[in-house]
Amino acid sequence: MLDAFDRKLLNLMQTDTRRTAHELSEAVGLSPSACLRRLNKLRETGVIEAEIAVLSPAALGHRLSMVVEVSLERERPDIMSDFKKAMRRTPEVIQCYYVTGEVDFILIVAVQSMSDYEAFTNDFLFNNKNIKRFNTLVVMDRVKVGLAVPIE
Amino acid sequence: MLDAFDRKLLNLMQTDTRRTAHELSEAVGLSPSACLRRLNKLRETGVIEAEIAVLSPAALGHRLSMVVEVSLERERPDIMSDFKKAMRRTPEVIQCYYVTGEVDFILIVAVQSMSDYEAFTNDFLFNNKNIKRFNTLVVMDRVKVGLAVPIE
DNA sequence: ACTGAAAGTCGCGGCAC
DNA sequence: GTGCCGCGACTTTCAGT
Repeated sequence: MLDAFDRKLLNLMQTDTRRTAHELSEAVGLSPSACLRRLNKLRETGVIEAEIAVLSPAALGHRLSMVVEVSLERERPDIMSDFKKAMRRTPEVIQCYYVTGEVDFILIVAVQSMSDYEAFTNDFLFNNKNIKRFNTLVVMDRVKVGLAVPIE
Repeated sequence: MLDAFDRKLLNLMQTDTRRTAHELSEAVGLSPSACLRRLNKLRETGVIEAEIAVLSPAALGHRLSMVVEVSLERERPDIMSDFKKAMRRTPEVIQCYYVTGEVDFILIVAVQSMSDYEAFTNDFLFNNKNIKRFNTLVVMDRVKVGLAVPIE
C-alpha cells in the first residue's frame, strides 16, 4: 500500500510542502515526475488530508492558548454528538479529543485575550447544561506544536 | 502591520495552501500578483511559519493518540529546560504544552500501537527521575485536529 | 505496473505602468 | 496596487524495463 518512497515523501511533506519536485527527487532517489505522480496519488487516496499554513501566534497579536478538560453530565450518544458538532463549529477550539479516563474531552483553545476566553467559557461551557465540570490549564509555553506523526 | 487583506489571505492559507494566486485573488478582492507579493512577505516576516501536509493517521496504519498529563518532581529551571528539549527531540510527541494548574505539561503523543506506547512511557516517563507523576488519557476520537487559529 | 524523459500547459515572479 | 511576459514548475504522454 505505502512503500518506502511514499513514506519518505510523506515525511518530507509533513514538514514542508514548498519543496520542488526536483528537491524531493534528490531526497528520495526518484525522478521528479515519479515524485509528483506519487504525491497526487497520496492526495487522491486521502493519505494527505490537507496542506496548510502554520501561522505564528505572536505575529497575530499576543494570543493565549488553553488546555480545557471537560466532563459531560452523562455520556448519552446524542449529547456527545451535539457536543462534538459544537466543538467542530467553534473557531476558538483548535483541537478536540474524546478521551477515556477521568474526563471526557480535552480541548485546545486559542483566544486573543483573557476576556475572550471568559466569553468563550460563558457561551460554550457555563451555558451548556450537559457539561458537568471543566478545568482550565493556561498554556505558558507552547513547547512543541505540530501535526507531524512519526512514520516508520 | 496586518490589514484585512492579509488576514483574509492567512485565513485561506491556514486551511489550504494549494489554491492558485488567481483563486486567492477572487476570494480576497485583489489582483493575483498582489496576493503573491503579500504571501511572500508574510513568509519572510515569519507570520507564516511553515506550510505542511496533514496526514491521515488511519491511512498510515492503525494509530493511537494519547493525551498525557505530566507533573515534574520540582520546577527547577534546568530540569524544565531539559524536559522541554527532550520533548522537542522525541518524534512520538506531536505536541507539548507547559501549563499552569495541577499538572505541569500536557503532551499529545502518537504511536502505532499500545506496545509502542508502553515503550515510550518506559523510555521517557518511568525512567525519568524528574517526573513525579503522569496520567494517560487514551484518545477514542480525534473530534477536531488542526492548527488553524481564529483571525478576527 | 511503474519508472524516466520530453513535450505541452499552467502558474509564479519580476518589470512596466 | 494592476497587467503583461518570460521562465520555471507541474502535468501528460510515451516508450522502456
